[in-house]
Amino acid sequence: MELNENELLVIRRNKLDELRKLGVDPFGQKFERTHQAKTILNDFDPMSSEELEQRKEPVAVAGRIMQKRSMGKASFAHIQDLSGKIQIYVRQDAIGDTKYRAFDILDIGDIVGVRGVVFKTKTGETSIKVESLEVLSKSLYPLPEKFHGLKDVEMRYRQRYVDLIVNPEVQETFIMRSRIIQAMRRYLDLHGYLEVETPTLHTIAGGAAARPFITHHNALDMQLYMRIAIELHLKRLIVGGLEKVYEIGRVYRNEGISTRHNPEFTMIELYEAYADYLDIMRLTENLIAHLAKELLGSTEIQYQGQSVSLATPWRRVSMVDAVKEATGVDFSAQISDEQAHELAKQHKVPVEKNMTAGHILNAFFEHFVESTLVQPTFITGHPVAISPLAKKNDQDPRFTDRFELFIVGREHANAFTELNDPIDQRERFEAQLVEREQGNDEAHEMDEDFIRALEYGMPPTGGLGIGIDRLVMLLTDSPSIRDVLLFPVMRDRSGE
RNA sequence: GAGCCAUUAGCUCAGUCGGUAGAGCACCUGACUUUUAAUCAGGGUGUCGUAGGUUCGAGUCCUACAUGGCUCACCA
Repeated sequence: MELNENELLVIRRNKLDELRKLGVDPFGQKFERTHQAKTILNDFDPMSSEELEQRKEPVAVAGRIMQKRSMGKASFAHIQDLSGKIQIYVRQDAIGDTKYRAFDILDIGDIVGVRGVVFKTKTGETSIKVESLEVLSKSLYPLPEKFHGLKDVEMRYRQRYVDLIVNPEVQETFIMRSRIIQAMRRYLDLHGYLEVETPTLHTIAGGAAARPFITHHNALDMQLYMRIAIELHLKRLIVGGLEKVYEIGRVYRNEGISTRHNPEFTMIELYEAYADYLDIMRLTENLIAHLAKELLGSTEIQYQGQSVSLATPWRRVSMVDAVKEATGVDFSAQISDEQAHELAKQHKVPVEKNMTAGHILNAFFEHFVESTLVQPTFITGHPVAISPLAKKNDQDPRFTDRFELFIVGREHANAFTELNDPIDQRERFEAQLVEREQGNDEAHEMDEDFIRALEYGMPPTGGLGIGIDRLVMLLTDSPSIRDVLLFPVMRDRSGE
């Protein structure tokens, strides 16, 4: 703890003792508040100085000292609570010599509760004339500078509490995140969907193509995986007759970290019996447009300088057509795997040896199309090879009844008509096992219990997954996923 | 995993050609009973990310490492 030698920290610890000598507990008790900073401003800003003088409106507020200006026997300070800041005016003759001395040695960052009356200063700022003051928590660590705030991104993420104290827009982002999820729940509950909770510890990491985190249960001496998707459990509930279910929850993928990826992230998955992917498409655009309208007041939004219109309906285009439009290559023709590899070579699309024509179509899409889809676009008709859980298209069994939603060049949702044929499902899993043997360690594992569930009979079902973090990024104009995660994953710095 | 960039006081940042560490805010001492980035007078508080190397001399040049950011890869 070499930091203890730092003069600034020593001074603050010394102040603890001085407060105690003055009979002031530096870590006080519960404080009964009558107002928040903002409610005082809302209620009393419209009143004149004279009116306030007459009313002598008593208030009690608490918050962190963010600025302090002492003029000897009187001081001004701004204290901050969740709602905002309010100025307090502290006079020695109002609170007494001892208390004033205690206030005098308080630092920026200390938390106080004050009681007093509302008044206006001569410059017209609605403030509190303090009659009594309590120290609720002495801070022992100095806050970042008042004017520039905290910029160091590493410290902002590692010590988010400091970021939240000094950067008001950070608080706003996370409050917005909460509201987005809240509004989403309300919307789905209103439309008759049942929120459920399923395990995050899985014996088989299924429902998506990703490397899982592996863990171990001691009492059962059993390997477990952190879930990479919610999908297979929710579909079991559809088999069970719950008909319209959703879960909002954390999933974990042992993959790289970037401005768009965090090892743990929040998804909503939703399943609706007797529906198909086209129903889900309408639900998806209506839901997201509703969120924008309700929370931002408009479907026209700005993301990192780009204008995005979330007004429905959204553009729909098949993956085959999107690739044809971008490259002239028509994957709707019967293309053998060898021909597909030849095309990839011609167009300089990086591919793996064992990829099929379906995989290569997807590679073309990702290479030439994905990043160009700024306005919301539903890409439909994914090849079977990359869609092991989706139902095949009736007309063309090479493709599935599936869509992915792209906005600002990023995938925001994935949905399909669920494969409910257990025999087909088994074959798909077996094809995945072949991929796995060929070295794709993200290929899906066999899940016998899931197949058995399908064998009991699952109605035709539409399913949806939305990455909540990316949606929050979009709606809060945040450039990095870390800006919408309170505590993003960071490398351990042991010794601190 | 690869490439590029960054790391200097509590915070935000300067630091020239390699010549012995700077500013603002914060903090400390004093003055001040309507200030508001309060003001006035005084005070610099530092393992220049870490470890080596080159050099008479390194914050500055070189190497490795650490942490972070961005881009790419993987993926959602």
